Amino acid sequence: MFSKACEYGIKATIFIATKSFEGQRVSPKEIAKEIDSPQAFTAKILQALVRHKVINSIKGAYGGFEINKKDIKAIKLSQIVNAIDGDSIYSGCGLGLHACDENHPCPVHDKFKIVRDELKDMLENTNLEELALNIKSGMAFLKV
Amino acid sequence: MFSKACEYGIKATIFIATKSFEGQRVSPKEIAKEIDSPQAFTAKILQALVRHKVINSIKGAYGGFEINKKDIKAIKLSQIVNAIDGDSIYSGCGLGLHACDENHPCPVHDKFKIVRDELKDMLENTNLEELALNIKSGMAFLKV
DNA sequence: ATCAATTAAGATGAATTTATCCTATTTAAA
DNA sequence: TTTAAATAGGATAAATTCATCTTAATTGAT
Repeated sequence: MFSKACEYGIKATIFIATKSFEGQRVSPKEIAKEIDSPQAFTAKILQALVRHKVINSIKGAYGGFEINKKDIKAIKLSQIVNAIDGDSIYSGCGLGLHACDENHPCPVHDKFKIVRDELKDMLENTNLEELALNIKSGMAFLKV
Repeated sequence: MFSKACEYGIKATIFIATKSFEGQRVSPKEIAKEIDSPQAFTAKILQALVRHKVINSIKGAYGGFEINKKDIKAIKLSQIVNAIDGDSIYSGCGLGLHACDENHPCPVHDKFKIVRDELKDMLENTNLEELALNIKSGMAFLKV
């Protein structure tokens, strides 16, 4: 469904959010350990998330990654996915047709549209705060 | 969503079905042309579909690929996808957790489950006949 | 100013997916 | 039984994704 990079990116962002609630910054090393991902690769993904302004990075001593507390609620899952995988997951044709719309549909166009729209809706209506709170409360997990 | 191989496989199977309605066999060359895919790669995918008994191959002169007319209605989209991509698309964890279930969920488990189940349902309740008829009637297209 | 702790970025490598090519095998027809 | 027309399958290559390594740039504290 999502690329590995995107999976790591989502998990990393959620972890950063849980730490940012407490005013703490985190390093790629700490993130990779917490989400069970390759550290250097994770660092690359964090760079992309910074470029897309999903997270902030503070360079130098006492630096790390963080998210403004007041932004956590406003960040949608769709923004994270978009920053890494783009929007092809819910905008492209299910069978890869270059042009696929109501006027020139692929054979599964209508059936896919329902699933795709539900996915898009879910991504756009899920915010980072609720995901992070699930982790903080121990109701959900980032690894194993 | 699906791999390229799976997209080609779905389109190829639909095309074979439209021809099988008329009792005609088709070659990888004809298929690749019709669905706008690389021919040799498509041939590999057809082999996999034959091994999974989604389509039949007749070797030798006057051979080609075909589907028994009476089977077309019973073949589900899920069988084609499964033959090529497996079931990870609707069985694996959305965030790639090795173990992810109600007792040890990832942060998006519940939200993903809804989308995943809808996708699974759609694939299992869409049969090859309806897809092929959409092509035959000119209501849907396999390329461009 | 210097130093140590950090993230950024470029180069490189490994693994997987996508794609091609060549040869073997099978089969119906002549 | 030979031949031509097919699919099957193995080897290889190209492209993309996943991952690592090394060095540069930045910054707070001393």
